[in-house]
Amino acid sequence: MSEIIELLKTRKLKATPQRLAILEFLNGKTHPTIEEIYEAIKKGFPSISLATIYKNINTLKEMGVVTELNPGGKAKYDINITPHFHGVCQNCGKIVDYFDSAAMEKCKDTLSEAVGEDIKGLNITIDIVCSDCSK
Amino acid sequence: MSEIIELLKTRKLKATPQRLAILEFLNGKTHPTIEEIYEAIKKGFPSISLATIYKNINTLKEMGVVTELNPGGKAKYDINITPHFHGVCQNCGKIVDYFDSAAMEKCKDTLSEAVGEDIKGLNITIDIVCSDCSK
DNA sequence: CTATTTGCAAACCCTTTGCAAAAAT
DNA sequence: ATTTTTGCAAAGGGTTTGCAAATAG
Repeated sequence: MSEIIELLKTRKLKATPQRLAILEFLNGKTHPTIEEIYEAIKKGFPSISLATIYKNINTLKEMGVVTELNPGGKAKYDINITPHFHGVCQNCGKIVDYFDSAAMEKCKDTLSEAVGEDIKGLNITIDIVCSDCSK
Repeated sequence: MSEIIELLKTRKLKATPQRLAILEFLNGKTHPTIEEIYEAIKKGFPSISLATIYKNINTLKEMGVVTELNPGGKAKYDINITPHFHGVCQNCGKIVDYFDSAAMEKCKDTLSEAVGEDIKGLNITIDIVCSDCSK
């Protein structure tokens, strides 16, 4: 987290309590929607507005601190820096992280060879039924 | 295409000229947005409404004939039945298809092993700079 | 003839914008 | 003191809905 505050400083962005609360909440790695962030932050800052969430998320996207995922057209936000891939539960829509970077590299190699082109980045999403839903 | 008309029949959906035109246009495999579909169909059906495009795309999604892609939060539609993966141009946003199913299988195996779970489906997107943009 | 579909307009999201007051550096 | 950020309300853009008229089966 503190490295993110450093990042804020170098970009001349102010470390407001609202912004820090959003970052802290995102760090919980729950891939929340805007609405979910809003509801969560409102507990500590009852007067916060949705516009503030949107503005912060947009600046964080521009900074590269946050990634937007759009499974099924619904925007969800991910603060992960570590390379990973996602599982989307076909039943409840939840996103699950998988951190096997060796597997990702292997896929990247396979795909590079297949397309014969330089791959700038790789997004892998697998359709799953999450452990909660398969009960 | 004719197998799709069969599919319409079995689902008791009517083969209206507008619907057929949309299917034919999607078959061009250009991953259009709703607006692009609308503009294209309007050439043949000047009085068609956007709502008709939306309604048709939604029923086609439910039928599984069409897949919705959301690169960067923009909905685009894909009629492909053949397994394939996508490249998204980081410069112009265009989607490129790659039909190497052997590579996809290989990735699927790699990932199955990594997650130790049953994978229902696999979505692979690679970030690229397309041939037009790299000129 | 009956059920679906179309096209229009209104309604409904979700997201962005403009601006004055508040807060951070 | 300067510049950014907040919070509000209004505006904007994309998508869905309700309904009467038209059309497919």
